[in-house]
Amino acid sequence: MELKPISCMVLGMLRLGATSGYAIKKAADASTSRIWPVSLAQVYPELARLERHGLVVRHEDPHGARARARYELTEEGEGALVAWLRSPSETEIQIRAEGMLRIFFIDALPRREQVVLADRAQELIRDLRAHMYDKDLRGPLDDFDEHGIRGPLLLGRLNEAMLERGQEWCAQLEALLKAELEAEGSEG
Amino acid sequence: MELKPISCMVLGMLRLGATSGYAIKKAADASTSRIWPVSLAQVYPELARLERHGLVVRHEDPHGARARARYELTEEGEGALVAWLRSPSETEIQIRAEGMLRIFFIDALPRREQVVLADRAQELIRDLRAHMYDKDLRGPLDDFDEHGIRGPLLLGRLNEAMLERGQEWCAQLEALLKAELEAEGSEG
DNA sequence: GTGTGCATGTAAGGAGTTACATGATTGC
DNA sequence: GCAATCATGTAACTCCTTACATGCACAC
Repeated sequence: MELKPISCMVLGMLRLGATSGYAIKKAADASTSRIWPVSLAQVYPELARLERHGLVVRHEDPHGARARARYELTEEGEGALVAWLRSPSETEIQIRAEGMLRIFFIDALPRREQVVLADRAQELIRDLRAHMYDKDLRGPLDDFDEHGIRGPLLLGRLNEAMLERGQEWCAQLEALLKAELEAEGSEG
Repeated sequence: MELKPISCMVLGMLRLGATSGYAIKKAADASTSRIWPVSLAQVYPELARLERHGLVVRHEDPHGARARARYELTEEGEGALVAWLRSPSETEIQIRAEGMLRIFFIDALPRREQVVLADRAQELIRDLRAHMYDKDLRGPLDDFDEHGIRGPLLLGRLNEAMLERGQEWCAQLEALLKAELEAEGSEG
């Protein structure tokens, strides 16, 4: 069977301890959502597909009167996950950042408003930084460290490093634009 | 009319000197494609839509026997572009990075292969860095500097700063994993 | 003379999101 | 009691990409 990114997300999250579709979605929201967002409407059909192909097994696991399904990785499932990690990544890094796109077209604005754009860009990065691997939302993935799991932490640090630099850069741009604005003001 | 991101891309690129749909696509590929990719199948219908709403005017501009359309921003078009830049950005930064996602699940691999993942991540970032505002492909936007246009340069520098840090970080991770691998090897 | 690039569009398909539909449990 | 959360799914829709269709111009 063909493994799509959503398949790998599901397999990976199951391996890290999420058991239900709902839990997978929650764990993803709290960790990888800014790198690879997933929706429940993807998770449930994907779990069914993975089960049909024998990569996961489903156990009915009701909680009181509320129905619940618990999923487990099979050996084939674990193998498929590892095979994916070994395979060369065919897709490049893609970014969709309308706020950053505005920087590209910043010259259409007068200096005074350019400063605002720089500030907004910084805010966007700060926001992204804050939600990358949200400590308050980790939930079922809380005890990574205790199990020798460090992937999530590593990805978090990588993002942190890059975004910190980006934020610094935006702050510098804002300062520069402000300085230019004042220079213009004292001239005119 | 509602301005979608593709609308703003088209308006912005027209303002920066691209005149035909094809030229807009080329300019976007050479500059903003990694931040906001566009396809010709978006550009042509969007140009028609913008014309219907009076934000651009179309002039037939054949080149020999080959039909060609030249588009110009109207005052309303320029105004719409500026209004977009002034408006708060509703969409957050979104990233799709399968290669980075693998870092998250890196623990499923033995140490030896974790090193490969770190190397691949670095390569992905290097690749992204190389194609962010490709100097050889700029084409119609070549003479930005001479016209007091610096947006493209600023965005390029922001990306450069962030990605440089990311690449450094990946190199460090790779070195760390290699060191751990050797330590394990000498133990066993 | 032929391949690459310029140039403009349309149609079909896929991936992913939002909305819909339903109901139990738990904490305040 | 009531809101938020847990929990599972389906249906409709949207955005975007790939493929299709067509043909001139220019450089080698």
